[in-house]
Amino acid sequence: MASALGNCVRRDIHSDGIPVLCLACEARHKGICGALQPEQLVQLAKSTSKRKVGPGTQLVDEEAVVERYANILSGVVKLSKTLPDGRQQIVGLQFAPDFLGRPFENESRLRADAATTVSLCSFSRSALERVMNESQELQRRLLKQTLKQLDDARDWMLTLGRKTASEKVASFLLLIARNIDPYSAHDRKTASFDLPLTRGDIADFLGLTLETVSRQLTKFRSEGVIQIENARHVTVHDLDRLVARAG
Amino acid sequence: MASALGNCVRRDIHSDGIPVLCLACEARHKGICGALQPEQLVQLAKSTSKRKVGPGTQLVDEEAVVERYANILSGVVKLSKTLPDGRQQIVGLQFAPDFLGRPFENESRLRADAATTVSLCSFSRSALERVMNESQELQRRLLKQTLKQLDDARDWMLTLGRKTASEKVASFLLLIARNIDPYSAHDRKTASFDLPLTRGDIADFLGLTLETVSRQLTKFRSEGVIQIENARHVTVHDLDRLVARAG
DNA sequence: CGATAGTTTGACACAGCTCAATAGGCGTGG
DNA sequence: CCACGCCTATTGAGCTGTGTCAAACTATCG
Repeated sequence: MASALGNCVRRDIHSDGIPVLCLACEARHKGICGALQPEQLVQLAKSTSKRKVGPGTQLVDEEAVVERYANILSGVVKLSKTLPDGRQQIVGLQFAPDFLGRPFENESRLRADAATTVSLCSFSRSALERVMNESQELQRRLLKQTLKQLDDARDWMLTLGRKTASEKVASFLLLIARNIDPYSAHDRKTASFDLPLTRGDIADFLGLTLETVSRQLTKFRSEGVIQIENARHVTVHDLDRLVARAG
Repeated sequence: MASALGNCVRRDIHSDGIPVLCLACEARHKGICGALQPEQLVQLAKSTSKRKVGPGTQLVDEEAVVERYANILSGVVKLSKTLPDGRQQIVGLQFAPDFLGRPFENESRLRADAATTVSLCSFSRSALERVMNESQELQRRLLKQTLKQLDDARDWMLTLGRKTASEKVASFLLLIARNIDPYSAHDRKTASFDLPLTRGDIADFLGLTLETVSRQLTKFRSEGVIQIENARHVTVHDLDRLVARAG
């Protein structure tokens, strides 16, 4: 869907020569593209293509050579690592309008999968690198996002290393509520959202088993902290109660 | 010791106007200062001071306002986070010539402590920011180091979430061997080093208890994988065997 | 309506935690 | 030089939270 091609760029449009592809794009505001001048957007858009993939689609293989980077326009992407014997750990979730890729390395050390339906705007590594050399502001944004991800990763290390199963699940629900639910931003007390991950995925994110995750969720439900419909839709009545349980 | 002042800068020295303070400094080669031109070094050196602190010294408090950044010249610094009830997790170890600080934020969300004797070269936040605006190359190095730290953090998430106690301890020994032992770089089979952390610290790094760490170490010793002297000095006879045990 | 994938629930086992006692290393002061 | 105290590390015994294995349940979809 919306398989726009890089070369469908109209310079004669009102908005100061911004490629049509980019006009309605969220990444142009909060994402890294916000750092770019119209001409640089045009430059980048030459190698750009959008695509939409279904849940479960593998986007990047662990240890694969990566030639294209992308912005996430919607959906949730999971980043994971695997031990030789198959044990898996999700090391990060990415939401729109995050940038997906590892500058300065051509091999990925992570696997990336679509957790939900995901739309992406991808562009070639070389195009990004070219623009990066010209734009101090782009580098700055990349640095900021990377620092943010490092903060998140370290927060999660505390969760993985020191929290109980119950606290882990509460922390996870909070993370999702804060990143997905459009309402919880306004009304700070309640939140309602679809879980983007299966129980198995949640377990891999929390360093638990799927059974333990399920038990903790039903415990929260029976205690009235959350409500669950169809196993996937969660309503949190009192976010503060969840915060208290997250440690 | 070596409490050199920022203003002891001699521009008439041979080496192209590089501050004396920086002449023998490792950070000028492998650290972020390597990105700077002599004039920029001079600029930064104006607010620079070196100091040496003992093991256990707190360098940065969690949630404190930070006005100075630093390069680590020698020693090991631990970065940690704490839960309200006191549970602690070490979220990273930093070695020379790492940069210590969080650009774009004036509050630290991490606590930093000297694990060993540490020497630091510190400079004001504002001075670094000024130089950063002028040096694309400095930003690039900062981005590179941050990406590296993010990779490390994610590797460790796999360790925390999915490895057994035994694998965790083996992973830790490998991490230290690779970062501290000067010899293991040449001779890939053996390594010998002082542990920079107490058993309690190691436990906080691995998400275990100090007793479990101790038991795993004695297990490795009795199996002949390592040798321990004075509880602190470790010799690894066959690094490959350790790698195998790290998962 | 059967098949498939995801989820819940139960019973039991065990890795790692807790609590407690002992041992070693090292500096200080008699 | 030994004795003492302090800190860190080791070792032991028992407990418990979470993992394992297995079965049943639910939702979705051709």
